[in-house]
Amino acid sequence: MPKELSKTYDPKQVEERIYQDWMDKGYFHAEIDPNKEPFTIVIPPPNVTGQLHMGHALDETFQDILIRAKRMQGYAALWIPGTDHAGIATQIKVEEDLRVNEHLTRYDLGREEFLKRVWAWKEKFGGRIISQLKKIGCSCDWERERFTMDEGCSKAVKEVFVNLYNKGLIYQGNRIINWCPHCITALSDAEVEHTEQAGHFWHIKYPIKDSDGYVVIATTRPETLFGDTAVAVNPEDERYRDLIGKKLILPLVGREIPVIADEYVDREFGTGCVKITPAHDPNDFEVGQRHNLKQIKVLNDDATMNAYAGKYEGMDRYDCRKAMLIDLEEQGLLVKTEAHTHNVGQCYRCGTTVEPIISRQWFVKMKPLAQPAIDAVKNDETEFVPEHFEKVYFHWLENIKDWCISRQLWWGHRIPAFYCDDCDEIVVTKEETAHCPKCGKEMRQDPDTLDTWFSSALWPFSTLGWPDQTEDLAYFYPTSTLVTGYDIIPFWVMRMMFSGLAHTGQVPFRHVYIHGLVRDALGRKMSKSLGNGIDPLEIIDQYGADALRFTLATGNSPGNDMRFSTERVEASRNFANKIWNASRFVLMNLDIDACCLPESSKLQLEDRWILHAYNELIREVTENLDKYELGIAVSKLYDFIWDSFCDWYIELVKPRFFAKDESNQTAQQVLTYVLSGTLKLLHPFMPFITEEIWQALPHEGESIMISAFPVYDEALKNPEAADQMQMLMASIKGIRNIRSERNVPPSKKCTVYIVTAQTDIFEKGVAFYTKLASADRVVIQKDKSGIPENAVSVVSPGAELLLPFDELVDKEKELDRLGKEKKRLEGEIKRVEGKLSNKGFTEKAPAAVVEEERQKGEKYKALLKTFIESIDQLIQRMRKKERRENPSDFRGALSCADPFGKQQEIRLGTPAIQQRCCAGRAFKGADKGAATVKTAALGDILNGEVGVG
RNA sequence: GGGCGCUUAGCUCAGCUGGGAGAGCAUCUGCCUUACAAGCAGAGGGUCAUAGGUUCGAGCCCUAUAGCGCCCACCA
Repeated sequence: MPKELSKTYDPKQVEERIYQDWMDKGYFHAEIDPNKEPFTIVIPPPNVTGQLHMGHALDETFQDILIRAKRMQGYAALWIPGTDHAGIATQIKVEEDLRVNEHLTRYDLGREEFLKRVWAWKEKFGGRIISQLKKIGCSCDWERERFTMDEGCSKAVKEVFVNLYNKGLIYQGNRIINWCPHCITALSDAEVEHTEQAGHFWHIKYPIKDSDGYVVIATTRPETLFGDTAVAVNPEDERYRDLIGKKLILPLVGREIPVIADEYVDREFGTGCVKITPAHDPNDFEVGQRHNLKQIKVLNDDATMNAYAGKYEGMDRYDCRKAMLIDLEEQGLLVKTEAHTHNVGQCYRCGTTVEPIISRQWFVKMKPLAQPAIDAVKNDETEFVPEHFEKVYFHWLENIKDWCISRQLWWGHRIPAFYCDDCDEIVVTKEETAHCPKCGKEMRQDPDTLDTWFSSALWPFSTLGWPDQTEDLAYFYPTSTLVTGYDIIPFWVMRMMFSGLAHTGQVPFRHVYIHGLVRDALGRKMSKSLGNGIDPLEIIDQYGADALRFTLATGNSPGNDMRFSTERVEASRNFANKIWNASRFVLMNLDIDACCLPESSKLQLEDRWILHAYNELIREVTENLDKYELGIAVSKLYDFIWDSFCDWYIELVKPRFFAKDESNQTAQQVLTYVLSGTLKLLHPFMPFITEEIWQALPHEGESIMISAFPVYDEALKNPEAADQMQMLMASIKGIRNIRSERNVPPSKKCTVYIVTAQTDIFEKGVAFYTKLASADRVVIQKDKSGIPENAVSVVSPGAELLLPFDELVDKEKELDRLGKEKKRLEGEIKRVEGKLSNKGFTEKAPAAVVEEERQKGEKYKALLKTFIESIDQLIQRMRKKERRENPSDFRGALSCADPFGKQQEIRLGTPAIQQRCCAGRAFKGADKGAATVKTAALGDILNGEVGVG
């Protein structure tokens, strides 16, 4: 690659080529290496339903950052990629596709044909997702790419199912489950989302048999009335005590149902009478069990009414509701309709309101599995980052109910259970087919499939070869870190935990790094229905993958949501460009071909400073990566590169480059060393641009991505150089500040006089003032002799800098400025002294903190002294000058300069001075504009804004 | 009804175990200074939601309050 780089960084010319090169060289592939420690991440497999969104990009970026850093740090870093078959989600998509394009349903095609279509879909979209991951720069081991329904994963699923079944931890049961009438399947509790909805409370009369009386029940789902098999009251409820045991006539149906007593009924709520529908409500189900009630299911699978609804049979549940309410009203049985907001469960995939329905399904018995998963986190075998998400995790596991795992879907792992139609036998086996142990007849496999999350739960070990005891499994498992969003802790994290513990005896991962969601610029969740989603691929296309990754990693702390806006990506793109140009500068001036440090005697102050700062950067980046504080790590890099390296170091060494002497060589070496090392530190975050530049710099090795991550080096530590540079930089900033305040253009050069006791330090910075502070001459001395009187003073740590640009100095303003600065300093000193004189502070605060305050105090006092001197001198000069101009007016004023301490009358020369001294409150008791003033002593001269003193 | 999180500059957000408030964007001023105008230099702008408390010292710890957001929950 040529040393001449283009003026702006163009990711399009770089990314694809570099990624291909990494692939060709096989850098992504991880091997078992007994000399290395393993570091493993399994990707949260994206669904094959569509394409990657910004949430994936965030998740994937974090994983790639961790993996790349660990790889460079010498670990056997393995990142296993893959995709998820996503049972419901994918089936819905394909059915939708079928409906829109071919006007067919899956039933028209039949199971086998339909599954062929889904596999074709999987090939298409699964492939697309993989190529998208590559665009982001993900360094996954593609040789190990997996799919949740591939052979190995399927084997693991069967193994687990059979094991748990044999242990009695998987069972089939008739229970109330969540039914989605649109997807026509059962759902687990986690797959139901609850939203508050405005509904109604219908109060309906249930006549008492052989009586004129009736009870009123209140319900939100009147259509379930057809399945009522009792009405329950609280046994303690005086109002209904006499009714217990009596019969009621079920309206519209005429069936008799008993009044029963059950603790479950809340006397205060509603009417105190509850209709019991054991087949359509989980509580009623339990009441029904206690009282041996019949379970009458009134809904079909698609939520239309069945024969139990009588004349309403075949109607949709909501149409039925309307119709029957009209009928009840006509019969005078509808007492009132009350507005009522309540939580309604909806299918997490299609949004349809789910029905609690009694159904025969497969369940995992959770309690025995949950406990080890709770213990493992309590014992820190697995740690959450940030820690507080452990609470969410515990809450789920501690309140867990049995997991409904069967789905009435076609797309998914077929349940490995077989039935004999003749003998009622059930066989659960890993085999493809089974024969009845009683009659020998070929058995019929359960038509249902498993919850998608059943296979996801095994992902950390099924991808490593389990149930076979492979070498990979032994080496790479347990995995190191799981990176995922907080929204899937209950779906996935928890289930992997108990599965890992149950089947491998080990936790599946050591750390769970939880991140938040990516929202749009307005803070809304990105969603298709809102149309506010931003396609990561479009962003990459426009700004580059590095800019996207940098944006996602920046300004983000673990567990918190982030807002995404293109303005932020632009800032990242600009940063990439900044690095590009800094490197371009380095390369343009480079005539060395190795990247090593010169011997330390050749290092100049700025070299030692930047090396010290770089060394600190290594420490900070490493520490923050270890803590998963990626946002902090990346901002440290940003600050170092933009501020320390570009704005200071490069500018500082420019004079040396132009000088073409030996120090030029040294500067090149340091520049190359620091840039090259910084690129390595940045590589996990911005892999492409760092590789491109690193290749152009003198380097050893094939690629930055397999180079060694920089390590903190005690030898580079140099706080002394850092302090000295701080002093020089502060003085440069001081000069710039003054010049800018006065609108002195950079083209207007001037001499800089530096008055300092530490001349040796400031000597080292002579060239800096020329380059960075528009000086044309620098004079360093210990006192102020020979410095033009009309100089502006800049007081800075360790020195006073004087800039004589006479005609530009407004002395009044100058006095004003110095006065303000002085006042501020005095405030500081007062604060520090207050603190130091407080015994509570000096006795209780740590010694280091007290010492720090003491030093600050000293520093401020030294600065104040300089200020007072320079203010004094300025005033002297002004008096002299005015005296020269108006000798007669100034006689009196002059006299105040000498015998301070005695009361005397002072005549205040010109009107200008009168204004200043009186109106400006220089003298106590002076009237505004007075020509003379009596003063007692120096102490009477106030430290006002004018600051005579 | 429980639980969790958030509230810091105009906007988006950092702020690690308590030791004098930061960045990016936006605004204003001056600069095309031979890496970069996607840039350089400088400036303004905050009672750290409110009220108490602990402490020598609180953006940070404790308590309460308010607003926003999220999660969980069978009140028919």
